[in-house]
Amino acid sequence: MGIDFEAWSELLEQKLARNHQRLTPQRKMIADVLFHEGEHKNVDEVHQLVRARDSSVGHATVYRTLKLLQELELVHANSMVDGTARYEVAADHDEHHDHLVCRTCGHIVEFENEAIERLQEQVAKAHGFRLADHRMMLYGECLQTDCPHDTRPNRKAR
Amino acid sequence: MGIDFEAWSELLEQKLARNHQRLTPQRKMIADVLFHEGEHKNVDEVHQLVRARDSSVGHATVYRTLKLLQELELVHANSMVDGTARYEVAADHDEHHDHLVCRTCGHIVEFENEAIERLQEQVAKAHGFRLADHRMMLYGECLQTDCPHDTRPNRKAR
DNA sequence: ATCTTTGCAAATCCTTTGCATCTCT
DNA sequence: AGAGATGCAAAGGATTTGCAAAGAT
Repeated sequence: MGIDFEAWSELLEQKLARNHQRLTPQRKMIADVLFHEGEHKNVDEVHQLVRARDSSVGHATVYRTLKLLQELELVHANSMVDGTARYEVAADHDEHHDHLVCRTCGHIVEFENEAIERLQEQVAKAHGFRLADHRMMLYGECLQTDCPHDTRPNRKAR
Repeated sequence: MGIDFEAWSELLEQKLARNHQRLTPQRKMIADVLFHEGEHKNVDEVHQLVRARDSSVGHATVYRTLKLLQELELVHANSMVDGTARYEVAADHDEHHDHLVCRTCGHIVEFENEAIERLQEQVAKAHGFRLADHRMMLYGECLQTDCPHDTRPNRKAR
């Protein structure tokens, strides 16, 4: 994507230091998991991956850390896939990418489209809004060779 | 919008009858509130409005009815504003309208934009998806005369 | 010493469910 | 009577919070 782990975790350390906060082992693990084990994971999934490394980490810590990372604008949350908050690493293209979700297998593709962005601006302006952000999800069926093998680790009827 | 209350509630009655279900006073009130007292209300807001007419209506009934209307495809839900499910009357333009939300006052504007829709189709196709649906929210500040007087009946820090 | 962070458990918020009661046919 | 609906209270799932213990500076 846009940023490498080194740069991103240094950013994290800096932002924490600025607020007299610490980059603890737990936080480091959570950040690492989020960055390396794949994005769009929810708290529970992150928690399980973290516990695989250190089973003593509590779920409140995962909640708190993910919320913290969000406040530091190092990750973004969205809850449009299955009702749980899912996180992704924030990068510079952040405000400008959207998601394509396969309803069968849960696979998520990110994309950017400048033409759509421009039209969004126009629409907002036409309605007297100053556009600050947006969220767009396209839902469908992906026609990948490995779909429809639903591999979502934590799906349930919704 | 697209449909008038007569047509819509007749549709409701028909769909219910088809499943041996009844258009009870509670359901009628809930449907009426949703249609006439403004859309994008969440369960709690609908419940309060209904209780203003009949204080004996329970919240489970509101939940059940809204879910029922959803299953009958007479309303659509989305939970992108504040985490609670918000409902709107389903009409024929349904799959083709999106929302502009003011972050200050919570005001929601609906809009349609065919050019964006076409681009969405293109994007999906380019990634090997068959597009079934989409959800798009634009967030900003509306510059209306009555903003920023936050009038959301049920807001809270999130 | 002081301030931050953690893990645990309890609390909260939104939503769903079980069940006895009530309503309509 | 029999099926569907309702209200209430209890149950659920996701997230947050209070607090005492642990860790860092």
